[in-house]
Amino acid sequence: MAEATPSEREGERKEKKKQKGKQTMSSASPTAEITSAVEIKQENVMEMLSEAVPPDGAAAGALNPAAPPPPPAAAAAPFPMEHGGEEAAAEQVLLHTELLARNHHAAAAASPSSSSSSSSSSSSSSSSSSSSSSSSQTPLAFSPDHVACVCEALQQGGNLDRLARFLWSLPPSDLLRGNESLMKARALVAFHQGIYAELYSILESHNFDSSNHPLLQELWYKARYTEAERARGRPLGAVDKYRLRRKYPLPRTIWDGEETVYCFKEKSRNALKELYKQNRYPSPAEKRNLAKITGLSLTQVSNWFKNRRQRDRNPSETQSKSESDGNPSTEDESSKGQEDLSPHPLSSSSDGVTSLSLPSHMEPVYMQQLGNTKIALSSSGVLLNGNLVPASTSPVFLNGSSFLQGPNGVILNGLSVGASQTVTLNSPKTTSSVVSNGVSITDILSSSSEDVKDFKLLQASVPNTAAAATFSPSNIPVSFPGLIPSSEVKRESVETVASQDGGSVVTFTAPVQINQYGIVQIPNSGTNGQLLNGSIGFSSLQLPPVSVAASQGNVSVNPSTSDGGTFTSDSSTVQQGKVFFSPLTPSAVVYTVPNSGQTVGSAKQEGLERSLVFSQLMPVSQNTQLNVNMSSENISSGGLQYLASSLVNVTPSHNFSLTPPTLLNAAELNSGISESQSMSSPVTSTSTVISISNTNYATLQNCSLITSQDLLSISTAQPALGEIVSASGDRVSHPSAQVHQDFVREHRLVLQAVPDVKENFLPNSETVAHVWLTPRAPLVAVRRRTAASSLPNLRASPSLAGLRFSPLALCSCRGEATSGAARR
DNA sequence: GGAAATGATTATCG
DNA sequence: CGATAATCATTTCC
Repeated sequence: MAEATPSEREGERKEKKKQKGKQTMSSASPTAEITSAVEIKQENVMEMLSEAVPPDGAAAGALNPAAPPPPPAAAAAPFPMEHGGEEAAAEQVLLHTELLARNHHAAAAASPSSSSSSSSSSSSSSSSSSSSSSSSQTPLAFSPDHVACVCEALQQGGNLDRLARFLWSLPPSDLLRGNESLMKARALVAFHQGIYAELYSILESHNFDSSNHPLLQELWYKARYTEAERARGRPLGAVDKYRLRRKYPLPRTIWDGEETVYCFKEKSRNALKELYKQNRYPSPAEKRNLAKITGLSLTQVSNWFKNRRQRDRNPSETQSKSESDGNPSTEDESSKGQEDLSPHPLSSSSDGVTSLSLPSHMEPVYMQQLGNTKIALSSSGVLLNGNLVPASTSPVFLNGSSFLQGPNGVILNGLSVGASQTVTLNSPKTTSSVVSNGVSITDILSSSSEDVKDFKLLQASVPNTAAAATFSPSNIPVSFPGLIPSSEVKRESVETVASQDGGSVVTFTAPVQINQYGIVQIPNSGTNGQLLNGSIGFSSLQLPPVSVAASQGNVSVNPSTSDGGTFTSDSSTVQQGKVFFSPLTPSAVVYTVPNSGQTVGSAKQEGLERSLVFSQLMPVSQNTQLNVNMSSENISSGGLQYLASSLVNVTPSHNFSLTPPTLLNAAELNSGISESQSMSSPVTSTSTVISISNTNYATLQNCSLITSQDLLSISTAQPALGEIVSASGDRVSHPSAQVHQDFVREHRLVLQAVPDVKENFLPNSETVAHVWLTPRAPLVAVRRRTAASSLPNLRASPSLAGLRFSPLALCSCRGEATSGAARR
């Protein structure tokens, strides 16, 4: 419906239907008796017109001699405009008889007094009739009501020829009276007779009731089409007709001026895209939910998905997408991601500040990307779970689609861009900037604690060169913290993470291994101990095989810096400067919705790879700070909330917070650490943006942004999937405080958030480590508990339906793009 | 006026 | 009833 299906459009549809479904329509024969014609739909009338009355009516003979003969009744002769003789009189008599019969009928049914009305009408009509027809028979004269009644009856009965004769028999005074039915009848007759100039004149000169608009509009356009076809000598195509419609807009007398909206509103489209990225086959419940959110009908939503899938399957037809790999969703997403982003490019200022402007319409936030994107590690980019776009220098991406650009920029959760918000990253001192994705943040901010998210992920970063300045080599930690203690990791199967909000808990069932021990250690003193460039690698992660075997993919990360550190991990292979992550097995992710306490069934994953790799850490340089400025105001819209939530992390008990040295002093660090240890919300007052929790997750958080809640959490350690356990469930808390501290201190990485809305996320030196999460791997899954969304790669279980995340919030956003705008 | 994007409809199949 | 394939219609861009 686009929001408003134009009547013209419907007219076209009907026309089409008539053509294709003529057989079915034939039931409503044009020859239907007049008495029963009252309820005949206008479209039927038109059908009758089109079928029984060739566009080039008999009367149009002069114009179009070749026109087929009119129906039998009209075949006799065109009706001259002048009032004729006997025939007219005869017609009138006939009509009068019919009219009387009808009136009688009506009177009987209606009211006893009808007789009087009929008598009065007949008397009143005497004057007019007498003046007109030559053979006027006074008794045959009609009152305006009678005339109108006869006209309607003939029109609805499809008796155009008789209608024409009737009109022809009427006295000019009646014709000029401007009666709606009469005018409409005249228009019909004019059309029938091919006297288009008169038709247009009639239509333009009288304000018709809206109830007659559809019919008259169709007459208007059909007349235009007919004229054009005659002029061109060939049938018109759909586009030709469209052009004629544009060329000859409907007069306001038969059109309310309401514009046609062909495309869905951008918000609706974004909501659809959002869900599509997550699930190409939404359940009926999801469709209904989406329909509600978007304001579209269920059919439209279904059609949209249908078309979308079809078009994704047949890239050749339309887009250039190549879906050869059979994992269309992936590509699709990636491609979409870019599309989506394209309009909202990030601009990096030379000064290192990157600003994102968020579209007002609120782009969907994609938490996970399915894409097949390859993981390329750029020297200094970080990707989390997404498609990424390599930043020129050292971008960090979280969650995919989004890209960061600009040197050293980091983007978290890129695709989604919050509406109208602008995120600015300032990295005053250095060029690098980090952006956390606007949308998410936004959402998060607005969102309440509800959401849950999951993730898996990874990562650790280590200081690198830049860090070096800050950190002397000597400082470099001996052990690498961060990672998950082996014990815990091994634990396996269930790990629970409780969200701070309390709401959600995410658990990953599958054991995750990070290295054997789950911890990546960087031996320091005794052993090899040096970090390579500060990069940390996790060894392979294992995800419980769910449905698909993950493709193997190793990701190697090359440390940008060539320091030489070494990292040891049992299983993981780390090479110098490179960290490899072994392929992960497929994992299943289960979500629970905190409140409901439900556990979602395992999701099915579309074959994605599930490995996580983190390569280089993010170097944190002292100086660099990234500021993300988000205006709190923007954040808000209710609708968005869920989205936001998705980002909210589930924070495990332990978080690391990394703050740029500059920001934090030792004391602060300590405090921050201590807090993190406390298991309480990761964020310290200092506002750490990103924390890496040792337990099993690395979380990136932005506490301050979200009302003191964490924005993002990236859990590193356990990429594996898990089951979601209730929050109460056992948590794995193992993280040693020490580790954290070590990690923090030693490496001092990272992301910092400014308590306010503005945050600094990552700082960092020029060489920023990258963290990549394989796009495919659902390592990081973020879920919004409120809306039930399915994870991208997963199909949500029906039970979740209610919970799925709905993009809807989007709907609430204000802008509506008109079709044109939306489209392109 | 062609091409492309996009929404809708129809036929068919499981 | 839902999915797919084919096709049509609308709209906009170039």
